[in-house]
Amino acid sequence: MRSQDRRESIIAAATEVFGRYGFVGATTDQVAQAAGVSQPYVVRMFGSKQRLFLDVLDRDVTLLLATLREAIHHDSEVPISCRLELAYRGLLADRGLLSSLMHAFVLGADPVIGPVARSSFIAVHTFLRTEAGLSIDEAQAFLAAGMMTNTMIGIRMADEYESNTAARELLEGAFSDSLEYALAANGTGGGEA
Amino acid sequence: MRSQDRRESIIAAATEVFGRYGFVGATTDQVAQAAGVSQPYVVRMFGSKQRLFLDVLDRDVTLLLATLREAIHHDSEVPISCRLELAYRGLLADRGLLSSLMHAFVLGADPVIGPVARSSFIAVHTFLRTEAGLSIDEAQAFLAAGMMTNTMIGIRMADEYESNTAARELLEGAFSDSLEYALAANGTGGGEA
DNA sequence: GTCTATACCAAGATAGAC
DNA sequence: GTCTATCTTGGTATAGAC
Repeated sequence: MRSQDRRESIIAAATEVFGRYGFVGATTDQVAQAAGVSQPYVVRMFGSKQRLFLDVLDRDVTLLLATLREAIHHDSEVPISCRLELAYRGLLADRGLLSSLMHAFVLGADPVIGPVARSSFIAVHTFLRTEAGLSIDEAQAFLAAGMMTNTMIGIRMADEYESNTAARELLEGAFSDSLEYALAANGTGGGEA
Repeated sequence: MRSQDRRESIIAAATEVFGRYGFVGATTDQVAQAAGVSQPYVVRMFGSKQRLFLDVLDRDVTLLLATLREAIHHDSEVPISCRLELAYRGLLADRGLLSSLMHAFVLGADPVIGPVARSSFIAVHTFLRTEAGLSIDEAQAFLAAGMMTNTMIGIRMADEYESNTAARELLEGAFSDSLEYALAANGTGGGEA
């Protein structure tokens, strides 16, 4: 396989693994297995686990911004903020993307990852305020809803959907129309550690 | 020192350490040093790092609920949801509390921590809906704002407050009146790794 | 470009003294 | 109740063959 393709497939696998276990919790071996290569190969290709994580973050933010950008250009009757929220939830289809971001967002104390996490978050905010033209309050509301979405995914609230009424109410509130996405995002392959 | 006092002081220290580095990233030695005891002692007293984390979570949720409960009983002109938000932000004074919770919320895939994290979150939601009497939408809005708050703390957005206009706007949006709390929460002792 | 073998280290946990 | 010393494991990273 060409180096570039391999690289992308490893980053995709890493997105899922980091999304599940976090930067520290995930092992390069788990990533390797998910990508179908050997552990040393992963390290060799990216230099270190940390660099791999940074590459994953980069891919995730790029994809996030591209998705939101498409949503605002696609014209329709629906107000922009609704289109943005819908597009955001659509990202749940990319397994691990939002969870990986959330894991990064909580690592502000890390001297290397922290600054990158902050600038990523700021990039999204800047996009909302300039390109998307949202007001301060609209941007704030969008981001808050986004963090709530991320939390529901990261905490795997969908695991309690069947058994718990409160969980159901929470999920319905956070995902409204796009509930299926949320359930699917945690559903498959959710059994293992 | 009496066992019980020692126990509490270690849990308090652990709250800060876990809040900074997360469950996996934090070491029992960091906790020990923060508490001024030896590393083996920490492990011996709690059985394992995992149990210590669960104890930290328990303390944090208990304190969170107690704080919110007090806010709703303290009667005033101000609407309940405002009082709840204010009380929530007041928790920033307890270093690491909200961050530790956030770290737990992102570990849904962990077979032991995951279920506890979910039931903690659900407990807060249940409190809001029943004891505090919030509507579905009000509860949702409160929780979303809370997750946004937690994220701004976890990502240490305050580190960019001076240098970045967007960061300032984000912080002012998330904390409005209680901005000083947010800046203080990350400010002191924020230099080290 | 990809693997096997392995060095090396950090960190959780245990044993046992005081 | 608290410590020092240490065992043990797991996981990143390196060396080097194919």
